Amino acid sequence: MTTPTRLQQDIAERILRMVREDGLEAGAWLNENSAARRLNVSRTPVRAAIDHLARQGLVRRHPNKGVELLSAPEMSGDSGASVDATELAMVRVAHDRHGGRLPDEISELELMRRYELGRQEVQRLMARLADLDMVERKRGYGWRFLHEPRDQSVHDERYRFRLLIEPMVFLEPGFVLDQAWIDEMRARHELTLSLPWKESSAIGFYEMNADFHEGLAAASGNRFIHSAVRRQNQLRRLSNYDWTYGYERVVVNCREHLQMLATIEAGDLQLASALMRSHLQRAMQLRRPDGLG
Amino acid sequence: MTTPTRLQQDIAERILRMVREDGLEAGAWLNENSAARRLNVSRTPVRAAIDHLARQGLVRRHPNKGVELLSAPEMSGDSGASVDATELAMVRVAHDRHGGRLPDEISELELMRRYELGRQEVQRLMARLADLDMVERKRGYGWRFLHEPRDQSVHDERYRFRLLIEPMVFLEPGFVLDQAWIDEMRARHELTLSLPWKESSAIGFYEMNADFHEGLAAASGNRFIHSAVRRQNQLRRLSNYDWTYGYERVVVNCREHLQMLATIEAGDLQLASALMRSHLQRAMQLRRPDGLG
DNA sequence: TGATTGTCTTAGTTTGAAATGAAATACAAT
DNA sequence: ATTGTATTTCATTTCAAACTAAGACAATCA
Repeated sequence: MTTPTRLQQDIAERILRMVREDGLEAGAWLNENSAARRLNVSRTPVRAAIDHLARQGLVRRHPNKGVELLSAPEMSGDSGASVDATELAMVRVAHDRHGGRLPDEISELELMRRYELGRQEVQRLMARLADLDMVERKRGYGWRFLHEPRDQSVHDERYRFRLLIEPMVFLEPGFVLDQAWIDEMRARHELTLSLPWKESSAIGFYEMNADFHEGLAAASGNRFIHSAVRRQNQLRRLSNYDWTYGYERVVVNCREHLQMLATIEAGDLQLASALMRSHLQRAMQLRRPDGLG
Repeated sequence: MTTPTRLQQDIAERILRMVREDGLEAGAWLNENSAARRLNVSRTPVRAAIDHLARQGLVRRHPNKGVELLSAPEMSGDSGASVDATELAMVRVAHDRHGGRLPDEISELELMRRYELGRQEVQRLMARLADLDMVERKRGYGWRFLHEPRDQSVHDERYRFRLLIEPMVFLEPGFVLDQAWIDEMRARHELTLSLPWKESSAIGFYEMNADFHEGLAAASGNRFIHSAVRRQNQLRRLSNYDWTYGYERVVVNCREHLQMLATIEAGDLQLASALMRSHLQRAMQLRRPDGLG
C-alpha cells in the first residue's frame, strides 16, 4: 500500500525482465523464494515488489498457493537502465557547468539550494563527480570545478585515451565474446537502423553505444580495461545525451559496429582491432564538444 | 589550545614545506595573509596552524608585528604525504581481505565494529573502495567484495593495462616535462640508492615510485592518462607497502628510472617509451602477489 | 598611510542521537 | 514446498548542537 522504494522498484523491473528472458507466458507461476535467490536479496523486498506488480494488474496473488502471471510484459525500448536520482543530478550539474551557469567554486549548501537536494544526496553527487575528476574538494569548505566551462581540448584527449585502450581489447589473451551478446547487440543495432529517428531516440542510442563498447571491454577479461571503459562511458553520459551530429552519423556508427560484430564472429581479431581504431579515429574528427564513438 | 583539526594539521605541514622550498632561514618572518592566499584557504585555519607551530616552538608570535621563524625545519624523508585516516583504513581492509580474514559480504555495522569507525567514516571508506572496483554495494543491505582473497590473475591484468598506457605518455602531443621535476626525481632516486635499505624504507620507496609514474603521466598533458595512472597508484598502494623482492630489485628499479630520466633529458622520447615498456615487462615477470614497477 | 595582526560575525560543515523505515532471517501456517 | 507473519538487524533520514572556516572590520605598529 505504501509507495515502492528504490530497491522494490528495481526488483519489480528485474522480475519483469526475468520473465521476458525466460520466455514465460500468461498463466505461468512465479515464486518468491527463487526470485529472491536469483536477485541476491531477501524475500521481503521481493514480496513488496510483487505486491506492487499485483496492484498494477500484471500478476495475481493466490493466497497460500503462489503468484500467477497475468500478462507477459512486452519488450520495452529502454533496456532496463532506469536512471537513479544521483545520475540525473550529475547530468544537470555537468550541463549547467558546461553552460557557464555555475561558478568555479561552490559550497554544498549552495548546491542544496540550487538543485533542491538533501545534504547526503549532494555529498553522493559530488563524490561521484570527484571520482570522474570533474570537481575536487577545496581544502577548507566547498568544491572546485577542475575544468573550464567549455574546454575543447577534452575532446581530443578523450579519444586519444580511448585509442590506447579500446583497440587492444580484442588482443587480450583472455578475450572471449558470448554469442548471445553478439546476437542481442546486432538486433539492437538493426532495430535502431530500421526505426525512424526521433529526438527522443538520443538516450537509447547513447546507451546502446555505451553497452557496445563496455561489453567488448568486459569480454577482454581484463578488469582494468573494463573499468576504464566504463568510466569513460559514465563521463560521456554527462554531456552526451544530446546527439547533435544528425542521422547520417547514426547510420555510419551502427554500420561500423555491425561490421565489427561480423569480424569478431569470423574470428579475425586483428582486423576487429583495426576497425575499432579507425572507428574511434573517425569519431574523433567530428568537431563538436564531445562526440560519440 | 584545542586539538588541531585535519585542515589545520595539513596547513601546518604545508607551511613547513613552503618554508623549506623557499629556503627560509631562522629569523625570517612569516605572514598569515600570504600563506592563506597561497594555500587557498582563509586566514582562520592558517592562524590556528601557526598557533600550533608556535606551541611546538618552531615559530614565535610577535604581537601585532608578525611571526618569526625560529628554526628552519630540515628535510624529512617522507615527502609530506601524511596519510589520512580513510587511506589507512583502506589499507587495513584490503590487507585483511587479502589475507582471507573478511567474508565475501559484510554490513556497514560489522565494519564499524571491526575497525572502530563511525558511520560516515565507513561510508567514505567503502565509497572509495567501490571507486577502485574492490567492492560493490549489495542490492539490499551490505557490501560485497569483488575479487577473491588471493586472486593471482590481477597481477597480470594490471601490468597489461599499464603496458597499454604508460609507454605512450611520452608520445602524447602535449608531453612536456619540467626540468625541476626531473632534478628532484633524480635526487630522490640517488638518495634511495645511497642510503642503507631498512624495512621501514618500503613506504617511502613506494611513494617515490608512485610519484615517478604519476609525474610522467601528468606530463603527458592528457588528463585521462593522468587519471588512469593515479588510480593505478591508489590501487597498488593498498597492497604494496610491503616490499618483498629484496634490495637488488630496489637497485634495478631505481637504475631503470634514472635511465629513463636521462633519456628524456636527451630528448629521445621514442627510446624513453621503449624503456618504459621493458621496465614494466620486467616488473611483470616478478611473480608475487602485486609486484611494483 | 600601508601592511599586518587581533577580533568579531556570518556562513558552512560535521557530529551525534533519535526516529523512522526497510531488509534479513526465522518460524508458523497453509 | 510455498506463502504468511513476526522479530531482529541494519540503514537512512532528520534535527539540533557543536564546531570550523570565510569574510569583514578594528586595532596596532612601522
